[in-house]
Amino acid sequence: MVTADDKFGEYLKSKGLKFTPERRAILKEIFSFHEHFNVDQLYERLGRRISRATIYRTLSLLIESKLIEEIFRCQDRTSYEHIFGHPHHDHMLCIKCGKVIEFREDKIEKLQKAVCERHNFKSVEHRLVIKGYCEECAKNKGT
Amino acid sequence: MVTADDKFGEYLKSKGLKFTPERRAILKEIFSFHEHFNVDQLYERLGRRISRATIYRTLSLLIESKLIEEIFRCQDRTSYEHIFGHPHHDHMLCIKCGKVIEFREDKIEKLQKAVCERHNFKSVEHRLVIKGYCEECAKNKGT
DNA sequence: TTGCAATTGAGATTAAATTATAATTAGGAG
DNA sequence: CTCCTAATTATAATTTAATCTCAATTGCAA
Repeated sequence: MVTADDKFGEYLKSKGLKFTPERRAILKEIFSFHEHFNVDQLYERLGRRISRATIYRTLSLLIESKLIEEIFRCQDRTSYEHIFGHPHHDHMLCIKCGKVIEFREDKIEKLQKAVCERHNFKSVEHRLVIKGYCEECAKNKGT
Repeated sequence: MVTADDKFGEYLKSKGLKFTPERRAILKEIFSFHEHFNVDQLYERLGRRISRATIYRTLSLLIESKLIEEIFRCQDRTSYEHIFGHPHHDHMLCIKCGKVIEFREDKIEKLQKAVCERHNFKSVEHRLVIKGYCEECAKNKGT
């Protein structure tokens, strides 16, 4: 069974890059929880021991190697999530409490594919984000 | 027939704000062409006579009043388009030449609506962006 | 073990977007 | 039409995520 570690290691080797302790720690931390995260949260979770510069640089590599993906920007921050071992899905984002709801709708995927074919467009990635109010916040909207 | 001018004027009045020459000029410029635009392009189109600060502030008002919308960020810049008089549509973005292709797929819209209902999520806006290579750039990929 | 290119952290830098401020102005009241 | 005042403007300063610089350090292949 191929692990995220294996995949990243292989990617690094293929590019002549090193699997440093910092990169290992970042990768391990990201794959140790399931929520979405931004750079600041990751910096805190890592005990502020690894510089932001290194985190930014490592995230770029993780995106390159298809282990994680940017999902959206919220309040000027980029959010990421790991995609290794997770099938593609889309997101609903509550603009009040920040909650993220994931969903998968195969029919939408298929329709997107059809649209691309119709326009001879070679899709590399696609992202659907629905912003609004989650059930909880919609209820408490008046308060 | 209600024009964009009318709608913006009404919005401003309802908020006790003024319809200044700068705001008129920005609105007129935006609705005088059909492509997507970012702040810099707008600043240039306006002959650099209106400060960026004013442009940013006016764009916020135009978004508030539902005359324009942010569509995506590309190379650290936010792109906008006018939506008044245009039915909702989604976008394909060529990551090589920057071309934008608009498309509308009612079935996708309906499926999104169904997903929101299933999660009791009150949608305010949604955005689907497909990034990849346009027909032209896909052909010339090797060169 | 050695050598060197890759990597790191700290701090400087960049650039989009926002904000503070003082002068100016739109537009309603009279 | 004139007056008055809160809103608006431009300029310049500020904020802040992200990137870059560089000297010191280190992974790793030979």
